[in-house]
Amino acid sequence: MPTHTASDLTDHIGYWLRYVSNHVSQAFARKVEAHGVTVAEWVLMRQLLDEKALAPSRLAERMGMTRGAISKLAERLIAKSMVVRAADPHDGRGQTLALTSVGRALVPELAALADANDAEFFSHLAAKDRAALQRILREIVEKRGLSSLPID
Amino acid sequence: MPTHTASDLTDHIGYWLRYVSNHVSQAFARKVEAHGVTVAEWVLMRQLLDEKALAPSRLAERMGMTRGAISKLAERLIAKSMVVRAADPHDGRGQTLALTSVGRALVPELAALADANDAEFFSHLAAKDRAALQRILREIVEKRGLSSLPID
DNA sequence: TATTGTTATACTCTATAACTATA
DNA sequence: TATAGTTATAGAGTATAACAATA
Repeated sequence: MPTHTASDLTDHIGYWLRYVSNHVSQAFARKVEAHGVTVAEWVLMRQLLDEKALAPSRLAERMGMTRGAISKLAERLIAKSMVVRAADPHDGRGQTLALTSVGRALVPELAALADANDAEFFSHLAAKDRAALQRILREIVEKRGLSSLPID
Repeated sequence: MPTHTASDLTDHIGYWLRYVSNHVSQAFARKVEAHGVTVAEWVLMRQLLDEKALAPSRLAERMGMTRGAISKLAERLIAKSMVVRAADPHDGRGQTLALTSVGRALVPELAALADANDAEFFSHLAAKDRAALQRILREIVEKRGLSSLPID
């Protein structure tokens, strides 16, 4: 019997996931920083592209973050003139976030960088593996119902 | 032609990778926090389990972090009495990091939590998919030579 | 009372850069 | 000069909790 029986760290899928994800995200961060935005900011902006305007709480749900975190993120994007905040006409408590024309114009450029980044890390995979990777990740999100991570 | 042609955010594997990885890591963070350690601290400790002692720069390479980051991480672990620092007898500049008996005893407990966390997120996958996921992630690390992310 | 947001506070994670002590 | 480490600084990313306004 060995002195310790800790399973090998590298047996954990979570370990590899974190390792690869960190590298991919950091590489992407370098690409977009020239445009003055961060990865999280990009994700928020991309969410807004499909909607005219969206409530912070809606964004929090979709992005799996707390409302406070979204507030802070939105704050930065507003300071950068990428996003505007407006009162919800139907609910006095509500606010809505929307892309400015500047922000909207930037999204395709950032999307191109995201494409490039994905290619950099995943294009060398066999097409089958690439498809499998995406399918499996989506499956985890669905089956595990990942979206309500924050307790808030 | 549509007004904008930004590819769908969810077409990016990097997006899903980050999404899932964040959830998995955060869930794991909650599990280990009762033991007073963080995810990054756990990874460092796990690295030390296989070695009697390791130089900070060696850890930096393996963990894909800068030496400064390792210093700070080690500092916290030392404060928690999980790790000890000693001078390298062969090189006056060198230091080595090693687990204390307390730290060593904790590793298996944390490993069990890592097992549980992995099970929580990946056990529902078909065995084939689980194996594929791990294989593909490792392949990305190998082929893309991920390990020298930090410029330093 | 419950909900929407914001703000205040606090940490971790990580980088970059400057600095110290050897080699 | 080059290398190993540390320290100082800074900012992103988040969370929790307290608070304000409205429902």
